[in-house]
Amino acid sequence: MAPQTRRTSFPKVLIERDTDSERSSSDEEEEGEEEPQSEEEDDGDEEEEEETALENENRKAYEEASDAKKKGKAPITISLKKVCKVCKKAGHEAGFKGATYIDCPMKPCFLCKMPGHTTMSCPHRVVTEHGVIPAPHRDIQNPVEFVFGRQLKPRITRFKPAYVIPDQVHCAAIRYHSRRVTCLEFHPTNNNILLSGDKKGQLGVWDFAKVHEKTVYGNIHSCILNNMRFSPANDGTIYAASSDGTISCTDLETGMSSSLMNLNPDGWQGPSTWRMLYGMEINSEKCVVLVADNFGFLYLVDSRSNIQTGEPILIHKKGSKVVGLHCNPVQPDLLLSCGNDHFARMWDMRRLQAASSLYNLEHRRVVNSAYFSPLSGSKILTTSQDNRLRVWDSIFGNLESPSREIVHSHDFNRHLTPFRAEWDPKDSSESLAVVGRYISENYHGTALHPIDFIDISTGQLVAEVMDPNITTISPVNKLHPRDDVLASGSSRSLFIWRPKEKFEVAEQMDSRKIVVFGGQEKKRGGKSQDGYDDDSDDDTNNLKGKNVKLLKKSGKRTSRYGHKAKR
DNA sequence: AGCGTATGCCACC
DNA sequence: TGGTGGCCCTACGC
Repeated sequence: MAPQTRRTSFPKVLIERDTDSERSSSDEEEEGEEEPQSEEEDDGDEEEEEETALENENRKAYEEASDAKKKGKAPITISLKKVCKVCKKAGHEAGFKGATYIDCPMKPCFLCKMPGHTTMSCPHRVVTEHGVIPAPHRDIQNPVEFVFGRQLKPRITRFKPAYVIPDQVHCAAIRYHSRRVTCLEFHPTNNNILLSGDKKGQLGVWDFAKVHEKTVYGNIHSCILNNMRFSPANDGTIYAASSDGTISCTDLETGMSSSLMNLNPDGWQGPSTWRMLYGMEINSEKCVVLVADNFGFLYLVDSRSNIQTGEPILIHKKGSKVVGLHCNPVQPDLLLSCGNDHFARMWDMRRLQAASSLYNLEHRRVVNSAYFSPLSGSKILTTSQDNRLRVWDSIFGNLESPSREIVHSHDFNRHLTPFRAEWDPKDSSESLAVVGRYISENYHGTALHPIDFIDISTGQLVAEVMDPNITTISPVNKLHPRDDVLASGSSRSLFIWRPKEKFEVAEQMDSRKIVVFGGQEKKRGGKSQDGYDDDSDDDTNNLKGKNVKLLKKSGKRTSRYGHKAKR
């Protein structure tokens, strides 16, 4: 302790220090409180520099305090404690340590949202049967449902086909959007065309077989392009819904665009009146374009006459955003909507009116997307901001609660396009979905956000796709309707992934190797603190080789990059 | 390397 | 019930 005589002759300064700092010798203590304590011996240079800075700051504060004392002012307290940047409390720190993110222990788990543990020790992160919460499910059939069921069942295969995880996937990248990508759509007939919309309202057309061949239409919308759909009647025409309140109809060859609807004909009159269009869908049987706005209303437009049919219908909580619409592929009069009122709702288009929904599927947070399964239309998959994918195995069964909840990191961030889990339209068993992952993992020194392939019948993580060069999050993903191709929108960039052997033209261009992990074999969480297994000095090549080996050892042929894959 | 910023949901009053 | 401040692992540009 500093001598009392000296102490009393100086102003009273209270210094809070890091609790983990150690006092190295009593001699140093004699130097006075303004000298910072030495850190542990193995601390690096950076730490020392920080200490020096703190020392200077401290001394300056000390002098000021001294002056203040002379003028009779109150003593001051200087805190040298490192505080958690999340909860501002001392004793721990949150944030990236290298490529691993350390959660604040005071907050609920960032992954499953339950208190008492962090992401690192979350059971949903460690187990191989990845994050499934069983939900009760009863299969009730009434006579009408039986008829529907008989109509649909032949379209559902009883046995899951064996599909294959490719060892490697190649990736082609392009960046022409100046704002983040919001939606993607594959061309219905031309296998190499990908359409993309962005936050600025631009529409991109990319021929990814030629990689650098792209067109960007920038004058169709003035702000966020939220959803788009190809015209069922003409595959050279795309409809798009935007936050500027219009539906556009664009010819992809010429870029000529016409407006089907404008909800803000009088321009900007303030946020309470400005209507934005989010959800969009086309009922091909009825030739109707369906759109929904940010106030809970659904609009129908006849795509032949471009005339709005009927009045807007309140389909979600008044004033809430309706972000998704989907017509059942088998029975297009069945409509699924979802939005910010935490519900996905099923409707019969033949009797559409407020509060007349057939079913209301409750969620704990905003529902980013809700889709019928692509072939039979008998399952429902939703993505909610509570970090759970929800699956209803049969729309003819009990829809009171989901058949499964799959914990998966995809929650909300205002700077990211909302995540949407998408079906694989080629999977005849209707059990594979793709969804981007929010939280990163330390893949040998790099924090990466994989794109996850999840078997929604078991909740199992089947494959994860990532590239050491792509460090951004990929919230927007779409699987090709016919080919073994995955498209991703990540920040302002677009990526096309396909199995190595299938990458022909692009390989000589701007292509990259990436790795695909088999979900089962990954060791993490419990193994070591950095969330990865212990050979952390491996480089990317080793990483790749290792996982290929693991995949083969497992003999598991569960993933798919399309049922067409032959190996 | 470090800061500013674009921005949406939600809790809180 | 409406307005508002605060964030939870962003991404990019200066």
